[in-house]
Amino acid sequence: MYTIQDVSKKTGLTAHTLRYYEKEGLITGVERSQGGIRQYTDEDLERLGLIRCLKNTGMSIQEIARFVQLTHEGDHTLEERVELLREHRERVLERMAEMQEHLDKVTWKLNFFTEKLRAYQEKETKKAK
Amino acid sequence: MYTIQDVSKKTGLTAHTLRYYEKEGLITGVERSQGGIRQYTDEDLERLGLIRCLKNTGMSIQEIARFVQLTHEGDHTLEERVELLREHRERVLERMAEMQEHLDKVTWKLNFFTEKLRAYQEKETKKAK
DNA sequence: ATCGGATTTAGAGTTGACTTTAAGTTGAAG
DNA sequence: CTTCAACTTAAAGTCAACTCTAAATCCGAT
Repeated sequence: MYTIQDVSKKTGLTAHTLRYYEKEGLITGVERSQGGIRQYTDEDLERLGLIRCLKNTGMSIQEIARFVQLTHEGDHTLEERVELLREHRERVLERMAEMQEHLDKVTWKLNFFTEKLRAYQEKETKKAK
Repeated sequence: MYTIQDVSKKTGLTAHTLRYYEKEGLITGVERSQGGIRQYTDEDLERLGLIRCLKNTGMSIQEIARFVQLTHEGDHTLEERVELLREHRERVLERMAEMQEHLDKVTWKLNFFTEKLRAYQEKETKKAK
């Protein structure tokens, strides 16, 4: 059993964010102590693991909530879940290819400026003589 | 010379967004007709090209504005500009590595669910007999 | 038993990046 | 010359994803 702070440390999400995720239906059924304090299990941590992967690859809170809801509805939603993950995967691959392309242009510009800087510094050195 | 609509079509940014970018200092010195209407040049388009690359690789509006401002200050800011691009490039590479890692986990989960779906469908088929 | 730092809630506030609105102006086509 | 879609501005509105606040409760340590 982990407190919200333990989980915060393990996941890098703040306690605020963890409560927010719960409110939004991303992580459900977290146990409470008799006093109402959250007690996360290892299973909760694992579920948070998948959530973080989806989040970090750009899935929206809403879409993740949808996925989690389908999971609770049982095996008859397996097809829809597979479809959802497949589409997400496609989108991420596209996004990454696009980023790579744009990053290449940035790299090109960087090299260009680096060369320009070299020339400028040489000129300044001469001037100083 | 291009109107804001022409540029919108060429870049995929809306006319609204182009004006917003101008207000935020991302694209400066766009010419105007005697009546005050924007007239973009090929050079403006090229500058927008770099802006789009930075934007698409996750640089914030503010940071791009900073970069553009440095550009206007002349060659003595070359070193800072190179540093800025270099750091951005590093961040993007890290981000992409992280995304790839998380995507791998999603792919793993997807395969897991696909197999589970196959088993489920087989069970349903038997039941139907 | 009591102290104080962590936890709880509902709800308000923030941030970044647009996006829309309102009210007025411009300019190519008929 | 008129028309009317496209342009202009400043400012308000939207959206996602947090982030913070206040006021109350919890609980491990002295």
